[in-house]
Formats: sequence, structure tokens, C-alpha cells
Amino acid sequence: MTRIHRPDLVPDAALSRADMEAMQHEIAREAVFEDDFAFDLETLTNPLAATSASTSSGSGGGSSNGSGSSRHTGSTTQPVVAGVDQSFLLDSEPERALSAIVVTQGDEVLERVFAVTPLEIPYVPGLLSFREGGPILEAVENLTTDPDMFLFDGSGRIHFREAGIATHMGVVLDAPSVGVAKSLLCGEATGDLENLAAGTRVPIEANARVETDPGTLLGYAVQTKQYDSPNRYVNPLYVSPGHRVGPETAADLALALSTGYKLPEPVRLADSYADEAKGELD
DNA sequence: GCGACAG
DNA sequence: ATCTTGTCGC
Repeated sequence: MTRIHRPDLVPDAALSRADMEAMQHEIAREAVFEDDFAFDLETLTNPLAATSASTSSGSGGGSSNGSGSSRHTGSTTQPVVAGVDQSFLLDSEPERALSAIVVTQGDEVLERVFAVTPLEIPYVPGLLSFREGGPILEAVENLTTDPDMFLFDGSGRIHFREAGIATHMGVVLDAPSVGVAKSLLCGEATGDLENLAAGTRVPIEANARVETDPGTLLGYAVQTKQYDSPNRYVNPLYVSPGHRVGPETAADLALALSTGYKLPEPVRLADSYADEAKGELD
């Protein structure tokens, strides 16, 4: 079961920097930054995700999303979500990446797979997918299930050329994808991000550092968890569309998949599995 | 030249 | 990302 729909856009670490950036421009053109998937969002009911799909703020909105008038009585199937994360083996020659994927559906873990791959190039801000994309695709080849969507640790549209790792992988796989980053690569929040209440979101717009019209909505700072007391507070997550998902939906998904921890469950599980598997290596 | 910079 | 002890808070 090969899921590569765009072999020509598979990240190649041997490319020159200019060619990598040119490929990212093409990826951004191919990317769909609005909802275009078949699963039902309303099956993901998390008390934290108060906004829901009713937050249809005017424009945008993909209409390729089936009948929006029919209501389901709870018998609909929940989407199969894949969380992707990596751990690294920096003391080997060459360095290697361990890509882990945990596939979930509601509270169930359908499968866990991983792949260990030698790293060819160093980390360069803006070119992360050319370092980690290959290793991730190798892990994807080990999947037995067919996820409805992928959640990546890193940015999607919040990227200098609107082609972060979540977007790159989403386009190559032609699968709905979302980027979940712990820090902001570029762009600018439209409001204060300090001590936001759980369930809250603040728009992240393009600024001069992004190659697109300033003010373009790239994603959201999303508060998936927050402490009640005054002393300490949690920083928000930076959630952006990868492919075939709009910014509102990306934020809705991050909140709906969160279960009391900062990271959405699929990526949180992939994160710990990546470390666990690394410890069991020969 | 200086600052900014996912994982 | 990774290397690590302690430590604050619930």
C-alpha cells in the first residue's frame, strides 16, 4: 500500500537550498488550505472544543464536505488519526532519526509503527521537511491502517513559504494534515498570548518574514491546556493547516483531540513512543 | 552588519 | 531535537 501521490515532491536531502525552496513554492501552490475531507468533525466531542464547526466565520469553508444539513445521531464513525513525532540518535555515525507514528480512533490505539533512518543533512530553519520528511515517509510505509488524517509536530502553513513539514507531507501523501508546533517559526499573533484560557485561540497572521500577503491567516495559537492557579501558566501551541484542512478546523481538531495534556493525544502518544522505541534499540 | 530561526 | 538534577505546584 503505497501512499505517495506525488513522487516528484518527496523531500530530497541532496537538493540545493535553492531547489528546496523552489519545491516548497510548488508545494504551497498544490496545498489546499481549506476543509476537504470526508470524515465527520462532530464525532470528536471534547468539552474543551467549545467553538465547534458552528464557528463558520463568513468566507472560506470548503463545500466539498458532504451534506452540511444532515445531522448524525451519534452512530457515525470517528476519524482514524495518525500522530507523528521523532526522536534522535545523535551519537551514532551518521546521526539517525526514529520516526514514530501512533494511529488512534477515539480512545483506541489502532497501531504503532516506527522506522530508523540515517539523517543526511543538518537542521536548517525553514527546511525541516528535507531533513525529517524522508524518515517520516519510511515510517508511513510501515502502516497497516489508512488514517483519515495526520498530525505532525511542526508547522504547516506557518512557514516562510507556506510549506512547513505538515504541508509537505500532506501534499506528498494527498492526505488531510495539521501542523502542531510548540514554538512560532514566523508570522505574528494578533493578540496577547500570555495566560490564555483553555479552549482559546489567537490568530497568527503573515508578517514581513512570510512570502505571502501580510495579514494572511496562517493558523492559530491554541491553548489546549491551562492551569487554574495564578503562579504558573502553559504556553499555547501553534496550530496550522497542513493540507486539505482550514485554519479554524485545524484549531478545532487540536482542541478536540486534547485530553488534559498540552499536546493532542495522537502526537503525545507518538512523542512518548518515539522515546520508548529508541530505548529498546540494539 | 544585526536579528530571527519548527525540530 | 538532545544532554540532565533539582524543584515548584497541585
